[in-house]
Amino acid sequence: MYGLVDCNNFYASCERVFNPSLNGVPIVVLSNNDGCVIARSNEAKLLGIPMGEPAFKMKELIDSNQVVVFSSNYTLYGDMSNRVMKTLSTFVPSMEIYSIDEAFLHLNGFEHLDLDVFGRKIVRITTKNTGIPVSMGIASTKTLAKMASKYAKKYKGYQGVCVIDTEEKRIKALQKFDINDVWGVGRSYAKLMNDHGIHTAYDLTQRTKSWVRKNMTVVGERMWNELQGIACIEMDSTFAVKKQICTSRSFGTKLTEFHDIFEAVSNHAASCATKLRCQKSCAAGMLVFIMTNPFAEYDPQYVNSKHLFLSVPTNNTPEIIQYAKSLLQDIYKPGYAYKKAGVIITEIIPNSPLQADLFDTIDRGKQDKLLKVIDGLNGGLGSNMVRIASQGYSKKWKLKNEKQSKRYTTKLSEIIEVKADDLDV
DNA sequence: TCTGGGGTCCTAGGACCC
DNA sequence: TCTGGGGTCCTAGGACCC
Repeated sequence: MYGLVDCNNFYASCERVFNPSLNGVPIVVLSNNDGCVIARSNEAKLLGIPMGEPAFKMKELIDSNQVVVFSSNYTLYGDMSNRVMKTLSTFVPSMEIYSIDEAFLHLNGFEHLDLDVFGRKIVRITTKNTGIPVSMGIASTKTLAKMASKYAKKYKGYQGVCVIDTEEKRIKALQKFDINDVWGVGRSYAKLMNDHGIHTAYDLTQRTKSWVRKNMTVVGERMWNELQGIACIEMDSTFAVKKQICTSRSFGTKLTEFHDIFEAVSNHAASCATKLRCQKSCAAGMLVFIMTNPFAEYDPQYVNSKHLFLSVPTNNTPEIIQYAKSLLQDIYKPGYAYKKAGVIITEIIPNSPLQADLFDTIDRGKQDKLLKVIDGLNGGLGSNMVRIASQGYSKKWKLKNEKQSKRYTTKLSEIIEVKADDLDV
């Protein structure tokens, strides 16, 4: 059996933990740059504020209902996530952290327990220990567990836990479940389902396996099996090394000058390099992209990217910034109002053993020592305390986050970052 | 006129997730 | 005025191998 534990309205709940006066008050959390609504408290959902909606379109609704608005605070959410996961890990020998606010628990070996009771204990203690309300779905496959967790959230009577452990319950759950809410059904499959008169999860299970295979490939076939109670999606508790690493941001304002955009790209490249070192990897290929604002219909549009294979794979910050600079130089064209830039590491390999270059001019041993010291300093004092000059301090590219809450869980670095700004002067 | 069989690897594009 | 960011997996088709 699989259990899926899912935090309720996670980002909104994180904000509430440190500001209990917000209980019962509608809250929304905005994406980077204060762009779109990415989390809503139940009260905000009831007001009809949709997920993913641009904030400016919701302004009237937000103002007239005194909705409290937050810019996203990922440092805080990441930290709260760690607390939740740590608590969950005390209940089972094996779990898989599926996203910032969800984890699958492996329940094999717990058959002797009343899973309903066990689930409620997990929900109760996790909420008590962290302040974050959670729900749990339990079933014989991951897809059914996801479904169960939605029921647990939707109906108060479940007390936070829904268990699908009999054929009767499975069929009933499938029949009442909108096909659009099934794990793995996105926009395009939703249309396909609609076109074929499939409205519930049950309807899909009534199609033949070959129909599903033909119209939805092997992905759909797995989904079909999972809904029937045949597990196809295994637990994966191993730490997964990323196959692709990307850092990109929209700018707070439009930028036209090369050096302003390069400052942003430098920071994105540095962040990619740090992420590479964190997972003990090197970049063997990378890509830089820039784009104008696609929503500004009447502005001239320009989107471009360029890819590069590295002769010696590296995770060295200055080196990666240099490559990024030359790529940016190749694609930058003056005269456009740029809105977004990003760096993507496309080919990732382990940092050891590494194929060296006979004619390499860089003393990599020495560089590695330097980077270790920099990572150590930044880890203790706050990220980017020590930085490459081209990363700059102009902050012209910095995004809007006018309504960010405090860094309640990571105060030390906050204090030191203030000092860093003083030093900058 | 007639032109094999069995593979691997890579990429772009499309689908999905949170 | 204002529209996020970071990932994974699958498939078809092309290039190549023997």
